[in-house]
Amino acid sequence: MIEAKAIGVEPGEGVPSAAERTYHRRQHLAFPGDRMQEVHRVIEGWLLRYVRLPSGQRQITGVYLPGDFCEPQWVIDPVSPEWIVALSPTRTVAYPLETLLPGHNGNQETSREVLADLMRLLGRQSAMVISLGRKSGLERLSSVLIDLYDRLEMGHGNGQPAFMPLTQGDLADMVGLTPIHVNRILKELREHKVLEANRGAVAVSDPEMLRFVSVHGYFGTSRAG
Amino acid sequence: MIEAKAIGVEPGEGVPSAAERTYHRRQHLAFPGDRMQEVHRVIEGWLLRYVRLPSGQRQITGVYLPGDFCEPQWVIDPVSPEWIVALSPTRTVAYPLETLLPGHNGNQETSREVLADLMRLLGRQSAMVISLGRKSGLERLSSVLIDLYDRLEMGHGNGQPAFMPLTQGDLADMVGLTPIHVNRILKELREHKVLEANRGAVAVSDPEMLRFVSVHGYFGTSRAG
DNA sequence: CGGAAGCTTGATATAAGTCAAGATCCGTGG
DNA sequence: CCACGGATCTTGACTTATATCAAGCTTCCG
Repeated sequence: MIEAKAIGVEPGEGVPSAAERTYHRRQHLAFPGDRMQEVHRVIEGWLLRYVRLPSGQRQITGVYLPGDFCEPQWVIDPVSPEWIVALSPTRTVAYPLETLLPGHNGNQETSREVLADLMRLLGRQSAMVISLGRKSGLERLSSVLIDLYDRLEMGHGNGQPAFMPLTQGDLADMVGLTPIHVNRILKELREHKVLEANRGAVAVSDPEMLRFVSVHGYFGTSRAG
Repeated sequence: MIEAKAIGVEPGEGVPSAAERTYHRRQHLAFPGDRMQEVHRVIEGWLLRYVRLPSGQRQITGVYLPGDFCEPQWVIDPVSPEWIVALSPTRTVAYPLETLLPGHNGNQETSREVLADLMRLLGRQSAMVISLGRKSGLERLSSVLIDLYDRLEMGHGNGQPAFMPLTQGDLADMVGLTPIHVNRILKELREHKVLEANRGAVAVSDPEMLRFVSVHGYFGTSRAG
C-alpha cells in the first residue's frame, strides 16, 4: 500500500482541477490514437504500455509504477501512440494538460517533474533497446526485474520485498521471449534463490545477485554463507 | 548534397549565436557524461548514437539524418548519456541551449521544432523496441532500412536513390545481429532486387517491396514485370 | 463444479551465432 | 607507382539459444 504523501502527491492541495481516477485490472487508460486531456501520476498500481503486431504478438514497451507520470510526453504531443492498461487496480491523480504548459503559473513544480520523468522514460527506452539488441535471455530478464525492483524501492523505500504483479506471459512480452522460455529462466533464477514466483507474482529475494546476473549473464559466487 | 535552405535552415539569419560546426568521419560529437552547451541541427552527414556493453559489443540506439536535431532531449537534460559519432563528414548548426528554453523570445519556432523532434525520437525508440523484441532478422533489417529511406526522402525529396553510408557492421549493431548474419540477409535482399550494397554503402531500389518485407517477413509478389 | 488462465516439462525444430578461411577493396608510406 | 596492412565482405560448416509443439497440472473464478 502506497501512501500518497509518501511520494509527494497531495490531491486537491491548492492545485485546481487535478482529479483522482481509478482503474480496475485490465482496464485501459488509453488507446492508440486517443487525444489525451491529462497526464496521470500513478498513486497505486501498475500500468503497462504496449503495442500489438499484425501477427497478434504483443510487445510491452514500458511499465509505469507508483510515483511515475503516465505518459509524460502527452504534455508535448497529446496523441497516445500505444495502448495503456492497468495490470492491477490503479489509482492516479490526473493533471489537465493545459495546467502543465510552460508559463502556466501554479504548477511549475509538477511541470518540471513531468519533464524529468520524460527524460527517465527516454533512458529506459534506450536501456530496453540495448537489452533486446545485445543481451541473452537470462540477462534481459534479470535486467528488467532489477530495474523494476530498484524503481519500486526508490518509490516507497520500506523494507518489504517488492511484489510484482507480473505473469510469465507479461515478462515474455517485455523481454521479447516466449512464455515457455521465460518459465525456464525463472526456474533457474528460483533454483539460485534469486527470486520467488507464483501465479502472476514475482518477488526478488537477492537483488544484488540479480544485478550481477543482469550484467554478467551468469551467477556469481554467493557471499551469504 | 543537401541545401540548407531546402530543409528550412538558414544559419545566421536573425538567430543570434547559432553557429555552424563540422565533424569528420568517426569524429565524436558527444561522450557519455558530457555536459552539452547546444543542440545541433544536422545540415549534412549522418550521426550515430550508441553505447558499448562491458563485453565490448556495440548497440546503436539511433541515427540522426539531415534535418534532425541532435539531441533534442538536451534541451531538458544537457547531460549526454551516450556516444554520438559522425558516420560521414557532417555539418551542423549549433543552437545554444539557453536560446531554446521556453520563454526565450526570438527562437520560439526552433524551440517548437526541437520538441517535435523529441517526440519523433521517442517514437523511433519505441519502434526499435518492438522490432528487436518481436521481429525476425529479415524484418528488423528491412524495418531499419525502410525507416531510413523514408526519413531521407522526407528530408530532401529529390528523386535520386537514397545512399546510406552504412557498413554491414553498423547495420548489425542497429538490429542486434551478427555482421555475418546481416551479410546473409543483405544477400537475400539483393537477390530479390530490393537493394544494392557494396562496401559501406546501401541503396534501396525497391522501397515498396522493402516495406512489404519489413511487415510480413517474406517477399511479396512483384508487381513490376 | 467446470473451465479458463496460468504454469511446468519434455522432445524436437529453427533462427541466429560462432569459427574458419579467403577474397576484395582502400588508404598510406616507401 | 607499387606494396603492404587493415577493414570489409563473402561463404561454408558447425553449434547454440530460443521457438515450437505437445501434454498435463494447478489455481482461481464464475
